[in-house]
Amino acid sequence: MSVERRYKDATYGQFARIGKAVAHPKRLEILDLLCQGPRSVEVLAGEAGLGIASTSQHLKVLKEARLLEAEKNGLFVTYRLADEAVCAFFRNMRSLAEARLAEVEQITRRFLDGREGMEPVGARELLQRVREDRVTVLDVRPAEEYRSGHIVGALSIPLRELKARIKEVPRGHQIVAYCRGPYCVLAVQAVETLRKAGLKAVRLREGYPDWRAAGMPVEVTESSEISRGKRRVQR
Amino acid sequence: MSVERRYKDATYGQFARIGKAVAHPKRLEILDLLCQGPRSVEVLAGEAGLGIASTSQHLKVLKEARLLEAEKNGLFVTYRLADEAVCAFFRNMRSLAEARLAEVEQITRRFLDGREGMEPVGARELLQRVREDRVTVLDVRPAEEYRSGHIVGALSIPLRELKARIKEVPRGHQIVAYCRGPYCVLAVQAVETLRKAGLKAVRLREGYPDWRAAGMPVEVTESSEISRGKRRVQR
DNA sequence: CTAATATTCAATCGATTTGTAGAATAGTAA
DNA sequence: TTACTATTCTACAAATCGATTGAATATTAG
Repeated sequence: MSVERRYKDATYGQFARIGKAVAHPKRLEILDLLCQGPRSVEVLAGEAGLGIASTSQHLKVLKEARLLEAEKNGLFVTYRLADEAVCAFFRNMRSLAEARLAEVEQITRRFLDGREGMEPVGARELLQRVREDRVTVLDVRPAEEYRSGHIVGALSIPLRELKARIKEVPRGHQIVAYCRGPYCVLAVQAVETLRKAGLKAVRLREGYPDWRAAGMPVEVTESSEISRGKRRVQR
Repeated sequence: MSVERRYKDATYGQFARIGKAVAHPKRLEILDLLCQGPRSVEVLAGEAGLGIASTSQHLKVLKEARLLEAEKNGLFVTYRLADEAVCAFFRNMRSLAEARLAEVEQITRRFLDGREGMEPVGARELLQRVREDRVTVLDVRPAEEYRSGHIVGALSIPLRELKARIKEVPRGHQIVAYCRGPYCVLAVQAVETLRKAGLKAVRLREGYPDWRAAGMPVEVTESSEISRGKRRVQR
């Protein structure tokens, strides 16, 4: 085996470390969750519907591929994406799957079957309405994810609190709910809940990472209180 | 298991089809080769150092993930990338590996050890020199790849013919040799050969797909004769 | 110091992936 | 029609992957 062949095998072997890391559905779900912000093992396990040990193993694989970093805080280990490029890569991979695998749309259509009027609005359209101050933007992800970053001016009411806090939703404008991305179900469920309460609501197709990657205005809330108060606007 | 959980599992399962397809080093090498243009099984096997049966199996996996398309021509089956987005995805994955895995650079440094002055020039620098008509651009990939697309104005002499055809290389300007990409060894070897023949030569860091993706001028030669004749310039 | 909690590790088992060898299939030349 | 060529398929063995279970480790509260 020549030096050149050995070099190529070694190089592609390195590239394959990335491929192997993203070859399991649960690791992809974990990456999607971490695109929203850092989380602990326990929370990731709960969100992904996995056992703690299994989640820990998947996190280990992603960490060994240098896609994640871990930080210990007392009992808890917080995992975060090692680089924004990891989220960009995940989104690229998702786009490729959307474009190439007809099953992706079929699965989504089957899921939305029976849920009337779930046609989403696009990010550009939402941005226009936001600028005209004609919508209420509602972030229905868990509060931690809102804190890590959200659409500028968005109100935060996590889905699991929406029924209880429905009175907090302004009634003057149409509500646009958003969550983690095109395949997240939180916004779908939020729209159903809002409509049941008599509010005019639709959902945003994109999630927060897509909005941010498109260079649209975002903000980060550092306070533990969820509010509309603007602390720092990011580009 | 809820409807939502089932929907998520199904969706990430689809995304993972892409991940699984790119989880093996040889499939990545095959993708890299196909970024240069369509090839037959036999040629891909030869280039990747694989058996025919093994190559066929890997191609089958990539085809099942809808990343490749196949076309039969008599005895030969020609495989091609299903979409330019597949090449973009491969390049994105390679960039992520470069950024995140220190081993990538280490392996390259080790390979280049002992080969003096292999510092490559960048695409922008080359474009500047091309515009000033101060270089000879030499494509040292196999002729089929040159035909599928090459840097505008590039001369084609496949590496394996370079020694025999060294007289054809113009001596007036510095020569910049290029091949498939940053981890391809053809340009490295070409520069060594050219320098041995007394010519001033360096290599381009990027490969043809990178050059094209950056929107730099390319052309396609449809004739079976390798020449500088411009047939159709692509954007 | 002990108990509780969060997380990781190791062993096990079943499932999946991969390379090889030989057979099978499809197309073409003689 | 037969022989040759390119490619795919199948069976098999070996390697790898993934979920589970229970043990081990680290940290903190009491």
